[in-house]
Amino acid sequence: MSVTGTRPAGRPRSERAEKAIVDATLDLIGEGASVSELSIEAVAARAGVGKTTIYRRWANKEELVGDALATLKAPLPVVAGRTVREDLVAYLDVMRQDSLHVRTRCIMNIAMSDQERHPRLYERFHQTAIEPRRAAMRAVLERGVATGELRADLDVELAMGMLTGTMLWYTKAASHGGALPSPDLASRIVDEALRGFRSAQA
Amino acid sequence: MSVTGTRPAGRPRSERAEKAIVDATLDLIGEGASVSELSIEAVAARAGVGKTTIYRRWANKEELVGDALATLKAPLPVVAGRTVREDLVAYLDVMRQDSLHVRTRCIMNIAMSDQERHPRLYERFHQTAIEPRRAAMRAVLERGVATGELRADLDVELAMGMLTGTMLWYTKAASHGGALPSPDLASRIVDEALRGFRSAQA
DNA sequence: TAGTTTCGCAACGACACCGTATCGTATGAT
DNA sequence: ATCATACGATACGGTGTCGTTGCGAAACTA
Repeated sequence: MSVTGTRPAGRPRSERAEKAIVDATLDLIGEGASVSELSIEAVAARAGVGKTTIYRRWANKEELVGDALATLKAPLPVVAGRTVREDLVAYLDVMRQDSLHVRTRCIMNIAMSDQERHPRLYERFHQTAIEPRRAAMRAVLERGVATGELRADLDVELAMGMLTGTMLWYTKAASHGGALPSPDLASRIVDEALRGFRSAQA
Repeated sequence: MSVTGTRPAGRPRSERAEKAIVDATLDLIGEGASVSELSIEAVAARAGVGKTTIYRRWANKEELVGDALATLKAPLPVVAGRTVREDLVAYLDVMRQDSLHVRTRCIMNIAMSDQERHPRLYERFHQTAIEPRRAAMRAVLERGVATGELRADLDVELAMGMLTGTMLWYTKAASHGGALPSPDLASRIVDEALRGFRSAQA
């Protein structure tokens, strides 16, 4: 251990290997493997590393998955107070785009998976990857209610559930047969929903 | 083989065992096991039978799961032309109730699972358990459009996605923390959605 | 009764995976 | 150069599961 702040003697940890491990983990989950199903052997093989390399960094699978998922802080689009419609479309379209890429599809797969078997993992994931998105969407809807564009009696939680649930339905349950969600799906959902959300004056 | 139509000599197949096997399969899936994760060993243990008893009836796991899921033809409520709202609430409430029981929760779990690994199984399930429900809901919405209660330009597929997706969101993704969907969830969803679906004359 | 079929249980060889240990080689610092 | 640490590959004992086989007992027919 050097006292001058330089790196200790010995071979340094390979950042390439660490990234490959994290990527392999997310890929396998994005491809459909549940956390229970995911195996360290498969991650190691996919990443092109030895199992010991994984175990030198993470004590167990749950720790690895937790760290891998923590990298998924998908940046929310910057929507500095445009119209409610545009902001909702932007947020909802992030979900659609996530579904198109195997790595970010993890978000959807984990959100819809059984949380009972890995409650701590799920909670951590929920705080980092799901709640920020919901908070942003909620803020937009509440802004719409405050400005009078949306009904004063709008159930904001239900509205969010409708937007999110519909996109999930289309990207996950209704995607059998390999059909991709169309690029205008987010706007179609938002427009349909806003018909009921808007106040009579709008 | 007797020519008089009486049963052949030998111990008869146990219907109790067969039912126990099917029930165990549905229970394990309802509890969160994916088709991939499900093991014959676990089914046998849960059902209190020997593995050979399972293999005497089914060649492999996929065949067993297929037959087990085929028993899930949940009867649709008889809704002989009441109001669109009432009919939609009735159908949507079947989903909510399904989510409360471990055995019928299979429908939701399978519908939201990755279909790529078991395409034939999924397709068979889709035809027997999902499509009849969608057809019934579609008929109600189309009736509403035909009578003028709903907008002539209503996107019926999107409307269905909104109703179904929202209920799924609440019963599956939003159910972390053990919160049960409230008994009035179906009517709240339908009422919120109908605000936008209804035609201006309604 | 004998004969037949099914039952649950146990065992089997094969395979996959876990977490650990070992090893020769690679990659750095000194 | 030596020393230290990390690497991938391999092996290991253990666990779990698969699909199959064998067996004594159970449940039936004739």
